[in-house]
Amino acid sequence: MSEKLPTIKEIARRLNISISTVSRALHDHKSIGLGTKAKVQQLAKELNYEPNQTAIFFQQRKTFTVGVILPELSEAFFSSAISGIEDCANKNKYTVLMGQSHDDAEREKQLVETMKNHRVDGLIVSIAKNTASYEHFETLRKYDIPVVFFDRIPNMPNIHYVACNMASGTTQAFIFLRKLGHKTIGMINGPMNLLASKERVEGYRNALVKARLKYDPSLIISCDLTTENIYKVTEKLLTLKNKPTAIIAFNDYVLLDAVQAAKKMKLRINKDISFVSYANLPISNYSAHPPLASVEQFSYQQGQKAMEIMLDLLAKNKTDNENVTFYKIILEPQLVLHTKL
Amino acid sequence: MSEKLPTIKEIARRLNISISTVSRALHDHKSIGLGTKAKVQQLAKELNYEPNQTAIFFQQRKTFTVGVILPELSEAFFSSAISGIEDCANKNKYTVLMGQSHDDAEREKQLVETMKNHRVDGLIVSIAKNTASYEHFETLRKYDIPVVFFDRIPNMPNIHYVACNMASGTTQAFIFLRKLGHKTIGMINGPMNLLASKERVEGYRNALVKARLKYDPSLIISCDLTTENIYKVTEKLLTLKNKPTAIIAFNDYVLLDAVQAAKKMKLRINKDISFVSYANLPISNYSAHPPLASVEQFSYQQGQKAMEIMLDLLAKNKTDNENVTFYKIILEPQLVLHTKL
DNA sequence: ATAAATAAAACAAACGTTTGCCCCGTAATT
DNA sequence: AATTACGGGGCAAACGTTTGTTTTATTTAT
Repeated sequence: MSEKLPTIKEIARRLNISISTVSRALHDHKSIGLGTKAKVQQLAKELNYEPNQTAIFFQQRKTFTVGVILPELSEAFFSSAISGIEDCANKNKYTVLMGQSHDDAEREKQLVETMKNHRVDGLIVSIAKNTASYEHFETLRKYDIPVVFFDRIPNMPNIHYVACNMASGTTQAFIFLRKLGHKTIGMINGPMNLLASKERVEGYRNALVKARLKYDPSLIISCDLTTENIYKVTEKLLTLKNKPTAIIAFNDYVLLDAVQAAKKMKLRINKDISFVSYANLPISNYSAHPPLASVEQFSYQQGQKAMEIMLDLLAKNKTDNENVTFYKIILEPQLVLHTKL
Repeated sequence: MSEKLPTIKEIARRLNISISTVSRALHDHKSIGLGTKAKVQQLAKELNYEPNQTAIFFQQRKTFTVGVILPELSEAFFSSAISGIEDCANKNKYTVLMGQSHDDAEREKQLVETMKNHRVDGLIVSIAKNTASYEHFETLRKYDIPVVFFDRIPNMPNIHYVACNMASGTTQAFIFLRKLGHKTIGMINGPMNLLASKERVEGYRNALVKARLKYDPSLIISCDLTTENIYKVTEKLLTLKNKPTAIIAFNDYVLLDAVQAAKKMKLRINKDISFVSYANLPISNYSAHPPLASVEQFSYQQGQKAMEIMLDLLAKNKTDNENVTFYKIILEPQLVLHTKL
């Protein structure tokens, strides 16, 4: 089937006018007479003309597409974040090119490459948990492709990012547990290459200072977010001489496994050991053992904000005024108490 | 910053050879001498040359991009499916343009439009729960953009799709419950515009026939997948004179709400009322009241298969031999029993 | 009436590639 | 020695648009 798609050329031919006139007429350019404009626009409608975006992308050196690279869509946090990105993008005529790193640094690198080749206008990234080198991002600067990071922020200077203040969230969580009477509070932290992990430690220590407590480093253990490892560190925490009665888990997924580990040790959840975590995902509402509270990180908003920054960057880029100010947007998290259903 | 990106032209200029020679050299074309080839490839490497994909897309009338439209990424079923699509696409040098309909028919329509304009090579779609008219898909035929549907299949003739045999899955679930001693089995079904809903009814009735039981239509109620509605239909089912002792829920999300509704009625889960559902999502493993069993629908595989079909369609398209055979891939689902953790 | 200003539309280059066709020289065939 | 093959490479068109510059025709001002 597929009769050839109508082009601007075809319209010009039929109307016996020049291509440029058609182009300008369709763009409602002032230097085109009203009569011709009308004729052109009508014929365009009749023929069902639609501009060939690939030609425009090529000609304008702009694709109105932003790449999004994140670890795992199956994690509610990220699927929610990408919704925020997508909604904001669509409202502004942008489209989202999506890629999952599956928390693999190598794959992440390759995705950056692919997206660069596809000439995305910009890139929004939440890095893989084991991303250690950042050259692939550095490279993008040479290509003038702006990058905005969110949630999982690399340890790099001069980057744009939006994140949640995990220090503050952790302090809130700690204080909450103290009020409940917990004296010894453990923490299952994430990989230390993530800014968010460092901030958790910071928040934890801030809380200690506020409460005039001494710091016991053994109460904080990092994990690599795998189930086996979570079991291991949970057991380690729960067999400490200075054994915690409450644990702050890195997020709601880590919590799930930590709870299982505790149950395996015959501990009674919310009696022998209590939990608080981060993300406040919907699963918590249906979970057998929801945390007492969860630090809401506003994933949708983070995504949205990241896209807004991107739009701003892309707009500025045109004037190219060597803007050296970097966006560092820190959202304030919120501790959400989970009332038992 | 941004020194101009190197082009094939630039390479030609520096080497004082023609553009076409450079192009062919980079493609390892046989009609180029080994010496020139080597020179070209080396300089390309030195300059960090990368072909401008937008130019290629334009020139080749092909973008190596497939659009994916699905209802909700936050549903594990779909995020898993898109992983299957993405993995398969990436392996074949394709990229995924993503869009969520959020189960809104209007938005779905608009996404189709956007993707068409972006000149995606093909479209993989799982339709919104209330999509009733299909013109936007019909239109794509004129543009020679192949569409592959998965899981949520519209009621249209002559389409490609991959889905899971929900009839068979339902029969399995029914028989499983019968074996457990349940005599009266209810079903919370989905919107009837979905093929999958119809198939569930079919499977339910097949099971009845096998068990030589009479059909009581009041035991099957459709819901629109909203929480309120699920509560309503669950209550309706559980106040029937012919009250079911087991319910087959449309999927694991519906199950969550149905369970809450039952609890609200002071029924004891797995004693007064038992549940079976579909999808076999990970949440079930951590849920307070997991279903006795769940019909695994192999979402990842569905996505993967859909992409494979797409690749095949795109390959065939070149020879354009008016292929009128439509792919109808039916995966066999599998009832997964949930052992209590 | 002539020059100047304006409006309307045409011209043409450019964006970076790919690819069909043509050309030239040298080696192989008769 | 004349013809054919063929390896190696150049020319130029094409893909569909946008946009700076010119051209032409018309109106306004002097």
